Amino acid sequence: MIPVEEQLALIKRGAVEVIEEKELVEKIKTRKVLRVKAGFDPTAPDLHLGHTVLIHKLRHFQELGHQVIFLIGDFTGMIGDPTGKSETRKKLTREEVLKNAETYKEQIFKILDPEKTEIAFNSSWMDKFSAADFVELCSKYTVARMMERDDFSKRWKENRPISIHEFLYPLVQGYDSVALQADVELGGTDQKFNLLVGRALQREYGQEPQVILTMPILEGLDGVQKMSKSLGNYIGITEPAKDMFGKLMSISDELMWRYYELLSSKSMAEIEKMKEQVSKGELHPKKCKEELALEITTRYHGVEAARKELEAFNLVFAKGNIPEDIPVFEVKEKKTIVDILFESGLCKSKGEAKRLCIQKAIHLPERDNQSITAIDFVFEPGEYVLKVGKKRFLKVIVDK
RNA sequence: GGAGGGGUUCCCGAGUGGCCAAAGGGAACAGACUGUAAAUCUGUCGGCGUAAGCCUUCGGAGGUUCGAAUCCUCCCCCCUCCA
Repeated sequence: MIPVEEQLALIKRGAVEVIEEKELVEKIKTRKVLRVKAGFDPTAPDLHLGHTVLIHKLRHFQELGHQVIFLIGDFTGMIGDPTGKSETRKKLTREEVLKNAETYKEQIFKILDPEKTEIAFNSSWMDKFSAADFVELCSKYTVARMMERDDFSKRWKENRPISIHEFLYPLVQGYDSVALQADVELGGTDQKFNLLVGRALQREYGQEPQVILTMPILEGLDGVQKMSKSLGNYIGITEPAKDMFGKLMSISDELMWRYYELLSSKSMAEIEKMKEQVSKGELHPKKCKEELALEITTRYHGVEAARKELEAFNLVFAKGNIPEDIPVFEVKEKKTIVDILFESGLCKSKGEAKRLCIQKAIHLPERDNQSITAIDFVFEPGEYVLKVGKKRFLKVIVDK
């Protein structure tokens, strides 16, 4: 049995807040298997590294012997977590939900232990909820307390609309904890309010309130906004090793430390040490980034694939080699460089292709890296590798 | 139900008859510098065209005009206040 102190340390690693820590300690001391819940969006089964912050934390609980409940909010998805957009969303069909659940499984079991993971859908109890049940649920919480939610109070002050149904989201999410008899619920810091409602409702329904654990929101590749698919600043966990590695290498140094803190399994002491060495100039930040990219890519693709990408990355970008698998475009008749760039799909329009030529972005790395600047340039028969900008490549095969 | 304010190019946002493919900012892309980092500087940033120019775009449909993102009519959508 691991000492309580150690268990607590693992749970608290990287966490922003534990409410209440005392209660958590008590729960741990009972030695019972805790039911640890975290909710996910049913419409977006593509997990990215931002989600893994939470999933790794779930994993920590499993390592301590607890049961994880991966809750798919297929009912709450219909309401949509309040953002000021008042429309309710279409309910997904049963098939869609199940399909997304399958996708989730494939992804989360790269991190979680299936033996200790239960997948739940909140529609399974919410669909049976009667209007009377709903009235009862609503009676358990007050408008004043609801208005404590930052998002609501802000909109209220600014005279912006708040739809009634938006109140239902925190209520239903909270009720999920009642239905699941959750001991612990995890969520991003942005979920704090909803998580707290869960505690309040559990009390109302005569249960011991869950402990809540909030995790930081991971910034996306831009380093500013949160990682999300719709912002396009994400690294998906099913992405090919190459893309994953490349994207990690493109983050800023500042962001790299953040990723270390939230995604690496290195201890904070090790991370602090690296940081110090970098600031003293003893360690090149690029080395640190490579290590980070290697660690994360290894997690999803294995050591071998990750090592290969590290090597390939340095060959291509540090030494200027040509990557192995680049798209090929065959030219049967006379075509100008602009036509080739456009028709191969490398450029969205001929205008873009022309601009790139004029901007000296088209190079022939095999031929002293000379650039093609004439927009009406035509290749002699043969094979050519084109480098467009920094990262786009194309192999052109000219027949005659 | 009444009064008012809006819908502009990827996003924000200026423009209120021609000089508007539409200011400015952001994002993005390219070049320089580098470590495919950041910062900075430079350039590009609807489509076709070597170009002149042509075509498409300012919520939708019509209309006025030599000419409309800008004016008129109808419609759709969003927001605020009053009830």
